[in-house]
Amino acid sequence: MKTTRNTIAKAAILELITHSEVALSHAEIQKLTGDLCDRVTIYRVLDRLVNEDVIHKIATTDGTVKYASCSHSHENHSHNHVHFSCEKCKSVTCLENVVPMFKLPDNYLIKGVNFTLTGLCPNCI
Amino acid sequence: MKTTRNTIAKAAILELITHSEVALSHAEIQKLTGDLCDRVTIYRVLDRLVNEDVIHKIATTDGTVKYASCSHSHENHSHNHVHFSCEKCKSVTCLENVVPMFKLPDNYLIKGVNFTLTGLCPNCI
DNA sequence: TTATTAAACGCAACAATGTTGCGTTATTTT
DNA sequence: AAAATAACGCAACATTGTTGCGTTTAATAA
Ligand SMILES: [Mn+2]
Ligand SMILES: [Mn+2]
Ligand SMILES: [Zn+2]
Ligand SMILES: [Zn+2]
Repeated sequence: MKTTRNTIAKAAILELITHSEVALSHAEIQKLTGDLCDRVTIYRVLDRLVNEDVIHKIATTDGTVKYASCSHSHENHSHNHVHFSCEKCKSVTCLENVVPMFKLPDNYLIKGVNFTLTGLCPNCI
Repeated sequence: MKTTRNTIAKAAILELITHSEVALSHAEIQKLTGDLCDRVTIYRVLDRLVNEDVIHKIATTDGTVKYASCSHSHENHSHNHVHFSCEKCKSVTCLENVVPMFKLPDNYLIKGVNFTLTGLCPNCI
């Protein structure tokens, strides 16, 4: 099997994401990390962290892709909560206690969910 | 006020989307329309159709953006249903009768929703 | 029907985002 | 310390989306 290694870039990027109140985009991470590592490395680190289920990827309707960490415990956690994307301040936040209920036809196999709401956040309302 | 005009490009693109079983991406529409119009025109037509609420935009977690029409009646309809993105055949479909229930803190103003599930569709399961 | 108006267009140029290949570096294991 | 290879930097490329501007054309008024 292929093992995963702990590098300084990976540690720094994960640190950034976990300590951020809002979800971060690749561009924001690049700006925050400065010349820590290459653009491509950031993409690869993000992919790795997503695959390791340490962070999750959020796609908003306006096309932006952001990344956030899971604050909850690692036991049987799922990323099926709602995300809110503010039109004004452009912030994307996890609403970890807002979990939608729905009934899917049983001939589908769900592997991942992406619930994103757009509008105005409490700060911008 | 600025009025909207009916052009051949707009009519053809809407025709494509409404008659498609699955949601279509910009690239797919471009391939299907051939040299009907410019790349940029497709973007502008799609934006117009979304603003007119005739079609809706779907952003999947893998980064692809697709467009679909509303089959339901035009009276008080909303686009708050679930979309399914198949990992294998890459198809994106509207599940118009799957509408999630959730309770959002009241200090948010919702203007749009984007619910996307990822996994295997009935054809690929 | 013809003239007017501005929405929509084509084209070119640009920006942002994401991907791939390859030789090099550095983490982990032996 | 040496070996194996995951991860890296760099360059080059691909895809996606945006903007400006002069031209075309659909809608409306004359
Ligand atoms: Mn989240
Ligand atoms: Mn839909
Ligand atoms: Zn806000
Ligand atoms: Zn499928």
